Amino acid sequence: MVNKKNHLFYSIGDLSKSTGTKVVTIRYYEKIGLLPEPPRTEGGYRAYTKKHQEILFFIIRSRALGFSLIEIQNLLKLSENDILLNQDVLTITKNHLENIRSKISSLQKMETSLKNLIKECPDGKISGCGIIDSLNNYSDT
Amino acid sequence: MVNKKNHLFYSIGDLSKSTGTKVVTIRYYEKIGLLPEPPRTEGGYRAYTKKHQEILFFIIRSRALGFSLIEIQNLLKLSENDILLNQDVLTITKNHLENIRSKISSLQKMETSLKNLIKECPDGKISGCGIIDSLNNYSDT
DNA sequence: ATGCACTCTATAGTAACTATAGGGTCAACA
DNA sequence: TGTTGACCCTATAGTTACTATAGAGTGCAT
Repeated sequence: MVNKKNHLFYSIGDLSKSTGTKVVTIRYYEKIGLLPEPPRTEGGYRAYTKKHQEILFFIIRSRALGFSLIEIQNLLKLSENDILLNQDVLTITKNHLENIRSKISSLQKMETSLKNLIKECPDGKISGCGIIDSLNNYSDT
Repeated sequence: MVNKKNHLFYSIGDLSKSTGTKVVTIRYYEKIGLLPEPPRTEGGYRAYTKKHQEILFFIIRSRALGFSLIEIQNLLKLSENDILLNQDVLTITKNHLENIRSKISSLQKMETSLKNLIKECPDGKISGCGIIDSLNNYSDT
């Protein structure tokens, strides 16, 4: 894809392939203001630059670390303002780490409970599986 | 709350307080078919019975174990049909446990990465924090 | 000139709720 | 008896991070 000034551009499909992000998702990121609006061709097609690709990669890596899109938006702002605000980046990251740790711990509690429920209801058995009962927790006397 | 036949009923507010579930959430569970529609008073108020309360407790305990509302719907159906279908309950529960385990493991990977990013960017420092850079992953040569 | 892959916008659907608007009900108190 | 205030009703839209669909236009090759 090449524009009037003979610069190299990416179509949205190109960007999609090179980053592994779906076309609709790229448009969605633009819509919510995460990815800057690219220039358009005469026909109205989006014409992305290398810079857009870099930002998209940033988004992808941050998502892989579990950051929310709003957190990523903040990180992107900070990365523009640079140097002085690194303290904020650190804060965001630390908060995020705390969230992840508390998610892990509540999932681990679930894991333990489920393991115990299953243990009391071995594979071969057909009746007497306690899962439903222990969810019901009937004091049905 | 008392109806024509002098039976005891719960208003939605009573049920809300006794189960710790928000009023809107109770109505939502009814709307999606999780909680059966209760009879109504003359004025159109919902009049819940003990049975409704038990089902709601079942839902709450299942949610605490991380089951989705659709899974809970299935569990409720099975608990009606009783005995022969316990095998299905076991299957649902085992699948769910597997999902939880894979969530835990991906969160743990995130945790490790974040910990490392933070370690390279100690508290007192203002510049040179690598979090943004490593997300950018610039080969900016 | 026509076919095909690609792109465009706009809208609705997903999960599990929460929030809001605009109204009706009911028991008690003056 | 009137009215206040707490409670209840329905319907609709918003939340997160997308995905799916409809209906239409673009661009390149044959």
